[in-house]
Amino acid sequence: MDEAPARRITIVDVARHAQVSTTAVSKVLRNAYGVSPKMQAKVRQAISELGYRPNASARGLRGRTYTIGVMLPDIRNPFFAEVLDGLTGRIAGTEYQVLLGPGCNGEDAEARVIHAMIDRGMDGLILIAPISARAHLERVAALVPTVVVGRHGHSHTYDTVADDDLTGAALVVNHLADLGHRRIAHIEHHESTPDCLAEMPNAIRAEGYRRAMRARGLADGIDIASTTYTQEGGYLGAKQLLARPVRPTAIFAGADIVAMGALDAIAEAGLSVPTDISIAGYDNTTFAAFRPISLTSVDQAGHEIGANAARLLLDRIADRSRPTAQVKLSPTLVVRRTTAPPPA
Amino acid sequence: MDEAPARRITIVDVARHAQVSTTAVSKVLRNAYGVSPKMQAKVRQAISELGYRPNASARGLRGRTYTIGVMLPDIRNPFFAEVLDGLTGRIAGTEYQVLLGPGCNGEDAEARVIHAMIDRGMDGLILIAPISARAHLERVAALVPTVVVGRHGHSHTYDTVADDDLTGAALVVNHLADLGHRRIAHIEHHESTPDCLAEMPNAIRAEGYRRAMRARGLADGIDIASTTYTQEGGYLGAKQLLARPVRPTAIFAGADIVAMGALDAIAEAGLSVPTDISIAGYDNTTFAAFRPISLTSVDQAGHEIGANAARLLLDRIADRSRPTAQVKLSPTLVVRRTTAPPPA
DNA sequence: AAACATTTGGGAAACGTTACCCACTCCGAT
DNA sequence: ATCGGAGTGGGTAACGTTTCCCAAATGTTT
Repeated sequence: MDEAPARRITIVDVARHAQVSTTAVSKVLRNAYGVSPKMQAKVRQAISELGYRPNASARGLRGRTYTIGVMLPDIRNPFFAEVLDGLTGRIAGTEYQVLLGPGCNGEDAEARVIHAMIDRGMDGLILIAPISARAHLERVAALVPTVVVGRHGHSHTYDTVADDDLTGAALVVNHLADLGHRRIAHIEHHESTPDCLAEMPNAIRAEGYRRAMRARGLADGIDIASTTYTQEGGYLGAKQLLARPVRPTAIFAGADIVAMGALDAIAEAGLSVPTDISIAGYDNTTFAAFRPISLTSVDQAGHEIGANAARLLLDRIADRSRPTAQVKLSPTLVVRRTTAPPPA
Repeated sequence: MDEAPARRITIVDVARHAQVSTTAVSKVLRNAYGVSPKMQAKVRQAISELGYRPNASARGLRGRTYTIGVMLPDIRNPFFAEVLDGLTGRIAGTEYQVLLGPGCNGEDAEARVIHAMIDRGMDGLILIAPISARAHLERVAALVPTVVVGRHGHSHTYDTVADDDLTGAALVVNHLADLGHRRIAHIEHHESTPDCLAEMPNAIRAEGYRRAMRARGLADGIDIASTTYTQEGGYLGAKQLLARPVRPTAIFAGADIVAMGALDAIAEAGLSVPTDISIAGYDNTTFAAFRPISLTSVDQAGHEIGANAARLLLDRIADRSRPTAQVKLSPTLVVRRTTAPPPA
């Protein structure tokens, strides 16, 4: 009749079993100062004999929960998977556990997830490409150590990791211009929240595109379709661009997913890539690399971004008063089969 | 000089501000029985004036954390994104928050994530396509309400939601046979953990394939390449199949991601789809629907699966002694451009 | 041998919430 | 009048840890 409700083993059970105080067990758990090797051994043995696991809620009430929260805006974007890999790789082996706050569309949902994580006593937060107003991010970071990924701009309360989107956009423009293109259009993500406009990667990419075009003397070829960073947005943006009196000979999509939609629209228009029109994306996701697509794309080194974010967060948890850091990583261009010289 | 360390508002602050007891506040928070409308109003006002948010750790210590943990094995598989959408859609609007336990490769990593969620006092767990031994799942479910998604087989401790993979495989085989194919090969995921073999969807799909082939009198055409459910696995599996003395005229890939890899190998062999060879996948992911690919695939209704899992979990949290349920959803076939009659 | 520092172990009070109980008021029914 | 029950509100002890202290034991210097 072991119908007992199977109470979970607590630190008290361990202490009793090892014939020491709960304080001693706690110290061993945290390898705190002031425990003899003998005590260590005794307690560790009791822990493993009983299969004890500390209760995170109880720990959280007194201090840390050993949990890091990651806000992930779009689980479908394979680029974020890349970032996540880098991130978890860096956290694995530490005493921390990563938990993800999923899918938020819109600023309200994002705020809800972030606060849910704070409520749950997360020791640190990594916010991937948040759309919240900057002031809100500052407020969050004042509450809990925070690293913001993918937003440009300098803060004194949180660390940032971002790709150098200005350079990335220039890589694409220069590549296309070198191939002989002059009318290179761009599909951008339209920013709905103006107060963080200058910080968003999409805005920077668009700006980088404009600057690079002008630098190459192609100011006349500047042509921007303003939609969103989604497949749908790419489809609509490309449709719009293809309807121009003089059609662009190349499209720089602000994200791979946008390029996917654009490819769709191009096929629908009966044009072929890259013979009739070249297209390039941004993010170098798995699907850009996928052979039937073979999309020319900018590689952001998502893995590195994630690893850096994790490192910064661990550092900040260790020392909250450390001055903030801004890591900017250089992208590279991966040329594949969707870009070629323009039709003669 | 507001350099105060900004202590978080607690239930005590709310009680003091509303001039009531903490018990009363707690009751309002949980809409417990025995609070007058006047009390309700008073407390709610105090809560919003102070911007109070309950501390989940403290709650967890006494009872529930209002958190549901979802174990997601592979963040890159867009099918899981679908499931997640259905799931969060069903949870949104309740008092619960969903947190994801990310990417685990291998049984050990999976167990680690699951236990991390239990340690953190999750009120319920949804395990998506777990690879753990059945006994382990039973042990987990004894500790916390659990729903297992994508595993077949009946349990008395956890609820299950799964697709009818037997039928799904038959749909593909019959479709291809109707088109005139006789040599229909299959790429399966090789099961490394034999103790749960019969429960895994991949095994069921392979079995469904065999049965359907025999049922159509195509037993001679049965040909299975055993790799893994990854793009790489699809590539290798297809390469293997294409090297056969008599080449199959159609390939049924056990998952869309496998079909992606297979398409790659087919292109590399200089064959074209569907003229030279037909190919079908399973899962109907976003990328199967993506026009340049247009993969014929089995739709599992991931959204429904997720929604059902969430519903079952909420029910079980409400009543842990309720008998377990097994939901089995019927898949449908989505015919696109990668399947056609075999070459003459 | 005395005085002092260092190491080692434990007692007890938090942390923020909930659950269990009990007390009080106000009814209507006896 | 008395009783019983329903409706409200609050006091208090948990929940499982950590942290702050203090005490005892041990070592080290005068």
